[in-house]
Amino acid sequence: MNNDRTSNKNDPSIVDGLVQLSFLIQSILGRVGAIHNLSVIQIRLLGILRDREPSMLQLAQHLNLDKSSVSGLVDRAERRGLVERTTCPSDRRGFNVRITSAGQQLVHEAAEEIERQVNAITEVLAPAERSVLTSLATKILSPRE
Amino acid sequence: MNNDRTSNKNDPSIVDGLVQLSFLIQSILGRVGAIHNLSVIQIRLLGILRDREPSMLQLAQHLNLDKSSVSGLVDRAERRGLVERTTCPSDRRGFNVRITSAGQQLVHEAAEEIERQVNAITEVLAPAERSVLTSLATKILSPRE
DNA sequence: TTGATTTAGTTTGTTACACAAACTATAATG
DNA sequence: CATTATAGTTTGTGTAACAAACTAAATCAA
Repeated sequence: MNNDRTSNKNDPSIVDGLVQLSFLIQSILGRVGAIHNLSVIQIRLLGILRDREPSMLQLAQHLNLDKSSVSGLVDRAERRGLVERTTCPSDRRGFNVRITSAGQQLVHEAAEEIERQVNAITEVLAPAERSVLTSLATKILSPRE
Repeated sequence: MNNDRTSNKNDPSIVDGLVQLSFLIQSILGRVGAIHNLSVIQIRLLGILRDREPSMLQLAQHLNLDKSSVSGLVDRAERRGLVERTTCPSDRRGFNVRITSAGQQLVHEAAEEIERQVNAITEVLAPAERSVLTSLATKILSPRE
């Protein structure tokens, strides 16, 4: 049934490890977000907008959300002055979404705190182990651009 | 500013890697859940109940949710016949939450599919790398029970 | 050019989820 | 026994996600 020599019923499996680790990371994101009154998805939105000014549709693809979900998401962020819709000169139907300076400020602070807290949980690792972990994560992520 | 020899502005950082990896894992959980009409939190609930029959409060601590959130969560799962509240003989205020056989069935199927999909994304790694990743994840997770 | 069709995005309606505050009922404590 | 603490639910609010219906602009076809 299980021919994978690298795991068995007694060992923690790679699946369990990654899933539990993802919950741990997400709980950090949620906790840090809560400090700034941001949900995880709002943090993700602002994070994406740090170096992009995508259309609503591109945003939807990035976030893997329905376009109608992105409408609401951007609405709420815009109401708080964190992002703004900019008109797209080449297509009067579309908007691009741009982060405001208030949004930049907020995501910067949140990112710093996330950095601290994620680093904190990796403190059980030796420096060499940390760099191995980084390269393994990068390797897993690289196939999806 | 950044004295950590294992990362710099150009390298992908361990923080970015772990955060992005967590989103990737969560998207798998969401996708697999959707197949069975389960949200990520419902999957997590059923996953916890696979080997436990906790009180509502213990469940809240486990999920890091407010007790009122757990009431609703269990309500919805119970309505679908996935879990049931069992009375606690020693304390007539409290309930324990037990997974039903329908719930067992469902979480088993979901877990198998999650297993497949998480394994699939780790296929870029060599077997030795996979076991290293598992041990690093385990090491990060071990301090919190 | 005009008419049909896509495309970009919003709106509307529904459900899940999460919290806090108020509440109910039981347990524990003085 | 009266008080207080605990377990859980209820109620009210806001965010989040989707699907279907809709609006308006763009593109395509004749």
